Order: sequence, then structure tokens, then C-alpha cells
Amino acid sequence: QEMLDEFAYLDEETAREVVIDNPRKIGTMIEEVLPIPDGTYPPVIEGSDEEIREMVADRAKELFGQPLPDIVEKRIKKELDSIIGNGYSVLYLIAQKLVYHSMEDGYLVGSRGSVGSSFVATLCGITEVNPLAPHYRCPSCKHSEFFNSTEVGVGPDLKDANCPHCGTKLDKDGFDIPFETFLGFEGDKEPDIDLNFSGENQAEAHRYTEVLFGKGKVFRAGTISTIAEKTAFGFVKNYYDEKDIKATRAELERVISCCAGVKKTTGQHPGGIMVVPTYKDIYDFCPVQRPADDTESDTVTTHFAYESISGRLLKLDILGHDDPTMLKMLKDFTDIDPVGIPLDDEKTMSLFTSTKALDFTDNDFESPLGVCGIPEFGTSFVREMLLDTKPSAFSDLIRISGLSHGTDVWLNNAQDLIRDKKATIKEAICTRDDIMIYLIYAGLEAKTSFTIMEAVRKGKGLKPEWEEDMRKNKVPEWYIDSCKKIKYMFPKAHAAAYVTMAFRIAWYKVYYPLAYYATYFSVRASEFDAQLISQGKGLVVQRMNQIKELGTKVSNKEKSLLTVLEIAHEMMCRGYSFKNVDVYESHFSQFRIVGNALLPPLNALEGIGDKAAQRIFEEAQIRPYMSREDLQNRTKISKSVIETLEKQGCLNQLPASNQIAFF
DNA sequence: CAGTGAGACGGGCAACC
DNA sequence: ATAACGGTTGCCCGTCTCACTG
Repeated sequence: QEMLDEFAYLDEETAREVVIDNPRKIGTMIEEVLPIPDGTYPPVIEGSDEEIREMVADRAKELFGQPLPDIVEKRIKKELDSIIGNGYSVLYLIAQKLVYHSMEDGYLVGSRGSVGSSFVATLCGITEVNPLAPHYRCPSCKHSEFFNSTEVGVGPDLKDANCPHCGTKLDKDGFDIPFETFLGFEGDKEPDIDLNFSGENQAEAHRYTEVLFGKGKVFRAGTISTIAEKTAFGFVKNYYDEKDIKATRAELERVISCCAGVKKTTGQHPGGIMVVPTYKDIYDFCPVQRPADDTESDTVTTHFAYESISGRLLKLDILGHDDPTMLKMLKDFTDIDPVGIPLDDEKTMSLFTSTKALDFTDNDFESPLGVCGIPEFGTSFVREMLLDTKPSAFSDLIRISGLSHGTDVWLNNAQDLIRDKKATIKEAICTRDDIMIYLIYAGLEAKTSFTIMEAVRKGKGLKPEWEEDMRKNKVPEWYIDSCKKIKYMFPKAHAAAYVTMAFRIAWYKVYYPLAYYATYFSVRASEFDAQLISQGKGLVVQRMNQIKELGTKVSNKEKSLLTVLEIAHEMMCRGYSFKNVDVYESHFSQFRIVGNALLPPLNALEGIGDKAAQRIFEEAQIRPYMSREDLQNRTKISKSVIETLEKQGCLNQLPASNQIAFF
């Protein structure tokens, strides 16, 4: 009808002919063409099945000796049958190569999403998460002992013990995660390997996929950026204001809704790499393009938004994450390998319930917890949750990690249940896997339990027949209710991986404070304001209060500044201080440790970006600056940068020009 | 000496995991 | 004080500075 209306300027009969009859005629004359082919086109690597099998057998033997414990043997068999049977060994092999490539550069890779549910992935080194039941493992004689997770939580929660055979201190491992979360019960779930690479190494990982698959076979997934509600509102409001047109609220909203969703520009996916198999061409699937703001770029993206070709081509999610960057830097500072950090360290655990382990020398730090700057645990929302739940074991942290993500998981849901004593934190739904395991245990069929889990974690609620099934098996009403409210939910493997990273970072925070703060500020604090913070605690606290008083009027920038200030304050309360930025001593982008203080980098001064900072730093390495004139000539930095340095007292000994220096 | 264009910088926003 | 998912990459735009042009 819309088309007919468009062509209404023709007479009715002609319009029908143009809009309906002729297109139909053309349709019968041509063969059917699919713009995007159906089916999947995975890459093939000769011998990948065998390679995975061997890798798994070797590593399993290394860990558990021979013969393998029954529980290990069975798990490996189940997984390999599913992985190889469904043709996913290539996926594993590629992920394994990417991880090892990054490790060679000194960067850990964080596992993300549900890969950690696969023990084969653990054995291949793709994930650090070990999904087996909690267990002891003797590193020397390979003795092992497995436990029921309802008794002990997760591996790190086991008590320290020595090997009953050879007396060696036992390793403790096992996060107790079902494999099915990753591939489903019949291996029919489209698996997705997401990996967290250091932001410093992400581009290299992307480049390496080209080495693995060949030039012209890998493309960055493209995105389509549209005008969202908020921007549309601004446009429309400004337009009417400017033209001085009075419009009703309904009219405003109508026009806004017309603007929202309009394509603005194209972009690059945060980490998605689409892989074209050797037997296909990218143009079988979509056109390609360069980023909208850089026609010279080496990056080529798919032209269609990723969803429209998903399922046909393999997508590797090679994402950037700060945790691996932080752990690399912490290792460089302390010479202590993060991988060996004990996940049962009591002092580290205490950060999640008190500040005692921070050994404050000044007691004016407000927060009762030591989690500032610990990834995913430092926001006020999560801190409230920690105060409510008082975690004492690693498994508690995993639960909290699950509960603290997604809308209507904690608030309006688990929190109320726990407060009203309808459920304990151990019974509440904290991760996807909880749902499946609980339902199977309650008596529902495994496949149904999996399907319900998948629906709930995507926020799709429950179908009536599922609810009926659940009631029939005596699943309590609060549980059914809770399932219906959940909008999104972590898999346990993701929570386990993230808590492991967070715990390691927290460990450095306890034992190597300055290394921790230097790393945090270097990696995650783009809002660090050296002008302000170097002036000391008094002003930092004053600025914090200023921001807090703004209430709802705070900008995003101020919000992030507040986070940074709080951490700087915490550091100062522990008896450490900040030095003034120094043209010769400061690094361009990283904080340095000098005695009991941190020396901020040049780019921590507002107005001095990475380029200017780098040039000032590099020239300073060559020879000292004779004068301000010399500084500006050699570094090509702008007058305003010089002014910033001057205001900060960085140029005190420098005369204005070389002339004066000579006489 | 006004006009122009390029580059640096930071803030805001959107997409995505 | 409230309510709150956290954290990442990437594109665009306004502003400032500076060199070059006519």
C-alpha cells in the first residue's frame, strides 16, 4: 500500500502495473538469488582433530599422570566427542595459537564468556579456568582427589594440604562448571570463543590472524552507527528552539522517533574478526570497506553489520581488556608472576570486607572496603553488594560477580529474596549454570533445563509449558519468579575467569601497593589530573566533595575523575605521595615509582596528550633543554603545552631563550 | 593580516561483549 | 541522597594552535 501511495500520481491501473505486476513478472523471469548464502563456511585446517587430541592427552597426562582418573577421562571423552563431532577443533586450534602468540609477547590472555566451561580448552591453554569439580592435585606424584562442590565451593576454597603419598604441597583447582554451558547437550549451540587480549597487544593478535588464515581472508567485523534517542532529542530540541517554534511534547516525541535509528556512520567491531575459508571469497558474503575516518587504514571491515552475516562465517572475538595489561605491568614492576598468585590468600580476601589489609597511616578514608580500583568490584553498586553479602570464600566472589552484572539480577530480585529469607546466597541464581544444574537436580530433563537456562540468560523469560514443568518438579515459586526477572546473566566460567584476574590484581594491591597504584593510574586512569593530585590530599578531598555535591548534575568525566581521586586518596592514606611531573624524570605515559612516591607521566597533565608527551620525553633523552625556546623548537609542541608545563613548575630552571643562557 | 587547513586534544556518544 | 551492570573499542565534533597563502 505504501508503494501504491508513492505512485499515486499515476492513474490507478498504471500504478498497480508498476508496483505489483511488473516486479512479479521480473521475478518469474530470473533465478532466485540469495544476497548472502545460507549455511556455514568454517575454515579448515588439515589434521586439526588429531592435533587437539594429542595436545589434550599430553597436557592431561602432565597434570594427572597415567592412567587418568576416571572423572578426568570421562570428561575429556565427552568433550572431544562433541567438539570434534561438530567440527569445532579448528576453532580450538586457532584460539590456542592466538593465546600462545600473545603469551610469547609476555601478555596473559583472559578468558571471557563460556569457553572456560570446556576442560579441553583448559588443557589446550585457551583458558585458565579449570571446570572440573574441586580437586587436589599433586604437582610431583600426580595424585589427585576430587570433591563434591556442594561441600567445598570451588578449588581455591579447599584447605591447604600435603600429598598423602609424597608429602608435596597439593595444588588446588576446579571451578565446577558443566561443559554444556559452552556447546549444549548435543553440541548444537553455536559456540563463541571470546578472548581478552591486552589492549597493547590486541592489534598484534588481529594481525596474527592474517598470518594464520592468509591475506584477504580475515576482515574486521563492521558496525553501523545510528542516531540514538538521546542525540535525536538534542537535535530536535535545538532545532525547535533555534527556529523558535512551539511544539507539543507529543509532536517533539514523534519527530524524535523519526530521527532515532537513522544511520550516522560505519564503525569497527570492538574485536570481531570474520574469517573467510580458503574455498570462499569475502564477496560471496558482503562488500568491504575501510573505516569511515581513515581511507588509508590497513584495516578493512565487512560492510554489513555483523549480525547480518553471523552464522555463515567464523567470527573470532579478539577483544581488548585492561586486566592483561595491568598484570603484565605488575609483573614487570615486581618480578612476580601473576599466574602463581595464591587464590586463597586471606589478606587479599579481606579487601572485599574491610580496609584492614591496606594498613592506613591516616584514617580519613571513607569507604569501609578495600576494593577501590579492583576490576568489576570497585563501583558503588558492587560495593553495596559486598557489604550486604560479606564474602569469605572464593566461591562467594564468583557468585557476587554473577549477581553484580545485568539488570534485575540483584536489585528487585536476589537481594530481596535473601533479605526476606526466601533464599540464601548459595541458593539464589547467580550464574547461568546455576539454573541448568538446579533444574536437572530438581528432576527436569537435561535438554529442557539447558533450553530454559538459555532463554533466561538472554532475558526471554519462561514459556508457560516450562513453568508448568518446573512446578510439577516442585521448583519453588520464588525461583520461577526470579527466572522471569533476569535480563542477562554471566556464565560461571566468565565469572570464574574475571574473579581470578581481579583477585590477582587485588593481591598486588595488598603486597605491592606502589606497583599497584602506578599500574592502575597508568593503565586505567585516563582522567588522572596531575595538576590537582600532585597538590596533595587536602585538595583531592576538596575536589571529591565538590563533585559529590553536584548530585545528578555530574558529567561522565567528573564521575570518572571521582573514581581516580578516590583511589589517589586511598593511596595517600596508606602513606604514599605523588611527585610533581618532571620534564626529565617523568615517563611519557607511565607512572614511575620513586622511593615512597609516584611520579606521574607527562601525559597526566591536562592538555598534554600522548604525542606531545612522547616528543618531550624523547628529546629529553637526547640532551637537556637549553631554554623554553629550545624546548619548543625541538619538540614542536604548542605554546599552550609550554604554558601547562610552566604552570606546573616543570620549567623553573629554564630561561626563556638560548641567548640568556649564554650570557 | 584575515582565511584556511591540518593536527592535537578531549569530550560525548554508539556498538558491543 | 538516589539507583545502579561493568568495561572495552572506535567515530565525530568543537576548540585550540600553528604554518601557509594570497
